[in-house]
Amino acid sequence: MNQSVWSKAMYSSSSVCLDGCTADHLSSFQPSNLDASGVSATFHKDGEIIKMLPNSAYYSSGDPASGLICSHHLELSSSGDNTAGHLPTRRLPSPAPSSYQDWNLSSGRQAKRARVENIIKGMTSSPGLYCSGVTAGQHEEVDCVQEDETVREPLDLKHSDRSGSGSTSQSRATRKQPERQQQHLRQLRTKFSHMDEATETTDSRKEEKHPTWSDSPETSPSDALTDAYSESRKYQGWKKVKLMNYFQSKPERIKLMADVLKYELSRAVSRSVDSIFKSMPLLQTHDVEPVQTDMPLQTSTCGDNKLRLSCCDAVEVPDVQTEALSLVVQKPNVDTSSKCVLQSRLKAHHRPRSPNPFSHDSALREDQLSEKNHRCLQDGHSEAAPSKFEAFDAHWSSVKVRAKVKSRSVRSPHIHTVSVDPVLLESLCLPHVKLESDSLVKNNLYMLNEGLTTNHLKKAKLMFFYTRYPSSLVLKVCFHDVQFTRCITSQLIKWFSNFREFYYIQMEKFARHALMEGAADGRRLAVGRESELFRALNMHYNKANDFQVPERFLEVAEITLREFYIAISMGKDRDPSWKKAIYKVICKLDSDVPADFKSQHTG
DNA sequence: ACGGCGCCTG
DNA sequence: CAGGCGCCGT
Repeated sequence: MNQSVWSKAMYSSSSVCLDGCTADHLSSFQPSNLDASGVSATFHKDGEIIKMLPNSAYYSSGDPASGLICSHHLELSSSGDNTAGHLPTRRLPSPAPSSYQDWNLSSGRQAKRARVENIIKGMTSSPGLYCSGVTAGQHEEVDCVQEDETVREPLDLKHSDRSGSGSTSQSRATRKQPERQQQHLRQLRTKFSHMDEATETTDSRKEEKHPTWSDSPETSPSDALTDAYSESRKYQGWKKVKLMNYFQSKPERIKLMADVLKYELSRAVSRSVDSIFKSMPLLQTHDVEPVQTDMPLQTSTCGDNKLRLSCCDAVEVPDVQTEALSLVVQKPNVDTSSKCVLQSRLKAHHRPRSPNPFSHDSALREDQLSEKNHRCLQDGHSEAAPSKFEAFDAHWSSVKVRAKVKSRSVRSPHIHTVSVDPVLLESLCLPHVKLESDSLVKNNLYMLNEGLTTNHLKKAKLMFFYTRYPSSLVLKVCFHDVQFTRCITSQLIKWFSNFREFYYIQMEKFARHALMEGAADGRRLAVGRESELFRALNMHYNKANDFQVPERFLEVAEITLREFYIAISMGKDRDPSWKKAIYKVICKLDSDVPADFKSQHTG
């Protein structure tokens, strides 16, 4: 049993799932060995202190079949310090097998989910609930009972024994009751054999269906969900262990109970999270029919100030944010009134073709138009004899290989996704921000836009024609229909960073091409609407070609191109930071964003 | 420490 | 397009 039998450990901020650990390893787990933020944990294994970090996989290459005993869910309380610093610490390697990659793909969402779970746990339990934890050697019966009652109570009302009033405190006081323990174990068994899997979400399945060894039997998803508890045990190789032996000794039984209880807590928290996610039907349908579902929220927006539940009203957000509040722009009153008008028009919804390029209608047309335009552009230009630039373009592409990636992209409003209150997301982005339970409910009422959509992206691209370096204020003004959080702000800033990146790459590419062509004349450096450079930029920022690019952008593009041309021709590109001087020039050429961008709704 | 930016990578 | 990282200014 000394052989390392780690299969894998997934660790989020809220839980540690150790598959294939031996009981000895896990019994050495010290709940107190958690740092205050709950982002890492240490425990004792084979004489070493294993430090576990979030978003990492831990496992050894040992034989998966050997020594597999159980799977532990070690729920981490949020208090305690890492007190084991004096022992050698080893961070286990993470060779990232395929299963890990699969998990990692959704790690972002799981991390968010884990933080939600943390919040809920913070509401439903208090730190230090686990008292002596699962330290088997020190485990006493009383501890287990105590933990049992304390943990179950707030989370599982359905199955709790609530026959008598005040039984809760009473049961805590009543410590040594073996019969009670047995009864409880029976209840747990019954419970796990009747788990209602219908409420399970895909995510929670992923979380609870532990990554397994390759020799695990192939099981269909539905099969795997018939009994999550026993099934997961099967996955860990419980069949190979004499199950009955496990119940022979009392310490083992106690450990199993602790196991079961922690698992139950994990499930309960997971369900709580699910219920929160599911308790927002408006948010879920909001994506599909933005205009329609806005209406119930909007009905009294203009008439009654006290009932401002509009999802476009950023002014009436009192105290829903803690840290990011300073980022919320105070909108002028004019905005509110104009929004009422806009919303009224939206309610009427009788605009056959909206002039607003960010409207839902135009978004729907975008695909067709872009496809048509793309074909048109290709027909008009590319079908002719390949220009010299295209040859250069191919060369440039070979020089600057920038792999096209599958776009993770922003959530499309047409995709039915589980939506979260942006304020909640804010808290997810700021794990140290704890939301009170009542404010959590309040946040739902003041929910604005759930996040940035593809239409927001489209709008941002069009804004780029005016401003390459938008200030945070401009972003907030132009995207006032989203609840501004740090995450949203960062995302918008990142978008423009990406836009600039593409912009400058194109500039450098065309400047080098012009230089190679030996075109020192200014005419060739001119950027007109028919120029290759402009068409490349237009295809990127205005794919649907339904937006009239301002003339100023052409001027700025021309200046940029010349700056690049001059710099390259002067050999400044030998300096690694030669572009910075150009950036400094270009950033001063930003224009004001038209009022339409500030007043119109993106969605 | 934090935010913003640019570069690199996937 | 997003994440990570390093740099820089505040």
